[in-house]
Amino acid sequence: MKRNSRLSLALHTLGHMAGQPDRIRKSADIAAHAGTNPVVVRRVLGSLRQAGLLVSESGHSGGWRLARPPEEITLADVYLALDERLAAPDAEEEPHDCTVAHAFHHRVSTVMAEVEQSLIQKLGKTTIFEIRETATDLS
Amino acid sequence: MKRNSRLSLALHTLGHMAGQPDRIRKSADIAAHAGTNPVVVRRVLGSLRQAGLLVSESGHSGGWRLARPPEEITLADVYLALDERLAAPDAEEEPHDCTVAHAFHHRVSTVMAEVEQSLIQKLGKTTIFEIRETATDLS
DNA sequence: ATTTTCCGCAACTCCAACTGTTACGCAACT
DNA sequence: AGTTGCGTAACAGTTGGAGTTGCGGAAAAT
Repeated sequence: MKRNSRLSLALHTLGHMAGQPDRIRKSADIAAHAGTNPVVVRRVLGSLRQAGLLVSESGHSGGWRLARPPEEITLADVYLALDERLAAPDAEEEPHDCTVAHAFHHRVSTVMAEVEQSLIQKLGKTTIFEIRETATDLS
Repeated sequence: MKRNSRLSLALHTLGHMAGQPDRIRKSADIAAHAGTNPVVVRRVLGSLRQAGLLVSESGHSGGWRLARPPEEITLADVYLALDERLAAPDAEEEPHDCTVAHAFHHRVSTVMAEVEQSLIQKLGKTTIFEIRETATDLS
């Protein structure tokens, strides 16, 4: 894995779940299929659970499954569930910066915010169910 | 400095240069004003020179200055000069990935490419000269 | 009730990318 | 020749993420 690995892992897993929504999957199985570690899977899917996209259960026949039908989960939901943002949310404006730096920073932040809204809107138009239909696999 | 430091440093420097285009500035002075190191300044401004935005000269009265009038340098020029991209340019499609992963990856890459074009277009509408006018400093 | 199986979470290591720093070579002006 | 400043390579320090291990808790099977 390299970058955007969290998003890749999340989408990959949700894609398979969209194909068989009733099947309950274990972290270990998901990790094996994705070529990573069960703990990493729990971390990423934990964010999706926190956002209400997934449900996890402990115990003997526990595991992960979709919290709602795949037709109602968009790529934007996944993107927002993980906290990956294009622009840093301007944690602190350093007050000692000169006016020039402030002006540029403000302008760039504004543009980035607009672009991010555009991104979210675009991602919101596609559900994991639709994407899943694009793939012609049989697993 | 934190993240987006290259872009911040570049814009900050160009902003001041837009105010006094004829003044030649040394790496050391720029670094002192930005709170960083001269070598870092040379690295970042070196990218801008490679893109044709700046000119640098060696020797006793050497330094950095704009390669063309600030009215003709847009934020998009600076963004493109540094190689910061929103989406990785799909270096290699790992062929062992399953079809589901491919479908998602392709979809997300398409959306990201669209959004990046939108970003570049937005940035291209503002010049460093205009932004400079917004700032009301006097240095 | 005990065992098994799974998730939840914390702590640690490993690794890549970036910034900062030092050092040396080259170019240009005095 | 000496001074000044850029160009670049090499290295240290820092940061963030992925991977790993270990332990505790919950739920089903026995």
